[in-house]
Amino acid sequence: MKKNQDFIDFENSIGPWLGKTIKVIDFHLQEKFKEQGLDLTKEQMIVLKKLSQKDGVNQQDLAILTLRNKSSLTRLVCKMEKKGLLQRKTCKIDKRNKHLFITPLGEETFYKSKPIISAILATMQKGISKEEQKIMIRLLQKIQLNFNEDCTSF
Amino acid sequence: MKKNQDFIDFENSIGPWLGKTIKVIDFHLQEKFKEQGLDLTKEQMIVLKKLSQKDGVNQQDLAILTLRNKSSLTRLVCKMEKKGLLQRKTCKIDKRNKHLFITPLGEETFYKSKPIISAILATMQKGISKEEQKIMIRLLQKIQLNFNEDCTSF
DNA sequence: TTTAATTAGTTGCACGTGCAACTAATTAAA
DNA sequence: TTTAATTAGTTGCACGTGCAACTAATTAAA
Repeated sequence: MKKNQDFIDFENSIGPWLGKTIKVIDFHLQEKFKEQGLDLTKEQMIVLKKLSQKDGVNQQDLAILTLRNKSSLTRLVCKMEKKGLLQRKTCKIDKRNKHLFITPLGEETFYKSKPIISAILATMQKGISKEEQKIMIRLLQKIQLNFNEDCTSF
Repeated sequence: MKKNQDFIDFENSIGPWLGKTIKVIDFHLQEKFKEQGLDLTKEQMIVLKKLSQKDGVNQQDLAILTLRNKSSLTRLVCKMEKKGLLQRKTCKIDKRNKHLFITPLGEETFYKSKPIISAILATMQKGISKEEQKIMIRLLQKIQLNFNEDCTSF
């Protein structure tokens, strides 16, 4: 017979540990950006990274790429445009689309952020073997797949 | 000789995968809460969980427990108090402290959220062995330790 | 070809976040 | 015991988030 509170022990399962870990990492990342005088958030950095890989992408596609609601993306790139990190251009062929282009300032900012990211990753990986890193990534991918299977809408 | 772009390959390192995974999980959790008609956020759920373990904790301690800035916590518990999920009581001995107590509605809400959390965790863990889960948790703990060592302020 | 459906992006709303500067209460130091 | 330092919590500001309802543009269907 099962007791009422007999659910999965979520204190010691992966979920909460993932949440806590990401908080610690994000906190550190923001702290380092500030220390180095970089006026940049993690989210803005990720957008710059995507643009440096795929310059000219439109907002809809970038929203999907960054697992983000398109309304969130609108506001994020608005702020980045005001800061001069990127430029938005309405597509002449299909005026619904807005293409995003990284500016020289955006490129410079992204360039400056790289060593900080590298340092964070190095700190993270201290004492964790290449093999363990691979296992971890494989398991994280597995978790994502589990949810995608569970919900076709994603 | 190293090239300019010769930093750690952060596309395929743990960091971004952690970020993406947590996004997928959070999205799913919020979706399930909504589906079940539970007017509750992940953050509020975690506060209820902590209170059900340590009822009467003050805001400062709860902020530390939940890895959260105390100003964020103030606002979070304010909203929860308005919703009737908890009650704040100023400590009579030390009037600076505010102790938080879960209400019957809070308990009921937390109780309703449990099977949803369990289901999410079950989905997550599908196809991942107990052994792999242990490895994952150990590695996540290691990452957190790495950052705590790196920065005594945390 | 007019009409309906789809698509990209925006806005209002409510929520969650950290920092810095603040108040009020308490404790330690002169 | 008055004065200074510390501590718990709050508020303004700027940022990031998703949902629902919207506009404008484009494409598909009648």
